[in-house]
Amino acid sequence: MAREKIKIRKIDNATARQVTFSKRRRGLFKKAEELAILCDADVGLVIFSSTGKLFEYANTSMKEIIERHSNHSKVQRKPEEPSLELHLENSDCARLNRQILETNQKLSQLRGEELKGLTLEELQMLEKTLETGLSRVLQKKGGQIMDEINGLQNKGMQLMEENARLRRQLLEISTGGNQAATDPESILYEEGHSSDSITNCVNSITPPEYEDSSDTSLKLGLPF
Amino acid sequence: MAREKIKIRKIDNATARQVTFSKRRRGLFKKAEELAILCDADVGLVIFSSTGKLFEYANTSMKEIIERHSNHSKVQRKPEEPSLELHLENSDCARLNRQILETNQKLSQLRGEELKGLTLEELQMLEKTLETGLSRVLQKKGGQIMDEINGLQNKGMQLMEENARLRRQLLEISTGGNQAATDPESILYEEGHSSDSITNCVNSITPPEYEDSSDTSLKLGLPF
DNA sequence: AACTATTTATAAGA
DNA sequence: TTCTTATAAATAGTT
Repeated sequence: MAREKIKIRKIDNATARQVTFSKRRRGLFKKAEELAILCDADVGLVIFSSTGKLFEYANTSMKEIIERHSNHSKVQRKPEEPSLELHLENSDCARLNRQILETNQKLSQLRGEELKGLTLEELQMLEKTLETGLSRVLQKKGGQIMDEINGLQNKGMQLMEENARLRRQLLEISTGGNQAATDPESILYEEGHSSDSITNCVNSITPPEYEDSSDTSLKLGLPF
Repeated sequence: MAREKIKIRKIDNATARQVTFSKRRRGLFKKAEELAILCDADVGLVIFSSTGKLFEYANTSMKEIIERHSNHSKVQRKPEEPSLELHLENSDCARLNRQILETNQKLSQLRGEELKGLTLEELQMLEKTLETGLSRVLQKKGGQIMDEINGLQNKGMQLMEENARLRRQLLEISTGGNQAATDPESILYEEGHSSDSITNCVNSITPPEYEDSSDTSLKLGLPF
């Protein structure tokens, strides 16, 4: 009801879903209260978020509403006692167990298992879900790889700069101080002037401040 | 919220109150359902009109909502007794709850949601799982489509045979008995001799013994 | 029930 | 999370 019309189906994005939940929950509570006041009705509203958190509204008391509701239900059904069996079936644990079975089945099906009883339409939906998921995962992975590459490039740039600075220092020392090329190591440094020497430098000499991220960088060698 | 703004207080006029009750009750139910669907929440709504009539909505079942609510209330009312808290943490329900959260996270990730904290390797595994699942689903779907096609072909063959048999019978009758082509229907049958007439036969005349599978066969027309 | 002028709720963006 | 704002939706009063 705003900016853009939306279809009433589960919101994919978890953050957006949470935001919408907050907003609409408030709206629903407000409407419930208005109905109760305007029309002199008794209203009880219970909401469990997808994370299991409880929200409730009742113009009188929830206990009263529920009791009154129970009475109504009993009247409409049978004056017997189906409460024992039903209690077992609807207890928290039973509900959770059912939910787990259900969810695990969904997981299995997404993994391509237990597809026996499915209709073509259900398989079609499964396929779409998998394609969507795969595309999102690939997109995310692509982003991360770009981050890694950018990070490595930055690292390379910094090392090149450091390298150049060090070479300038050495040059100053060797020209301004003792004779140049008396120390074998300094010769090696001076000769390592071509561009590909920087690659060697990255692999062999890594400053401590970059070490923490180097292990993830190495993973770029994996087959993507 | 229309024509004129109203103050939220009991509507004096009984008729107007009844009308508003009907309108707003529907609105409230609609909003409740939208919240449940959009945000994957469990919602229970109970309304008693001022005349005592009961109206209710629950996306699952009212019984389940109420039981869950009762359990929640119990939990929140007694933050005493450390044994209780420990019991809750280690209880079956808590374990099941953890399991559900875990499994739901896996489900979300397979759907391509909540990928923020994942490493490249985890994304890699996710991708492989999705590809495997997708390939299995596609294979299964392919198999089912082949089954449908084979079934239709068999059906067509049987109908063709039946068709041929009937035509032979008609021929025998028309040649052995009365004059041929006196009955308009027999002419029609005789003329319907070309191969594509069989297609029409499949679509229009379906023997009872094939009726149970005909609805699934029709789904082959869907976009795959 | 249907019709609308208005109010209200809210989706998306900041 | 909260605020803003353009737009969708709900609805009060009327017919």
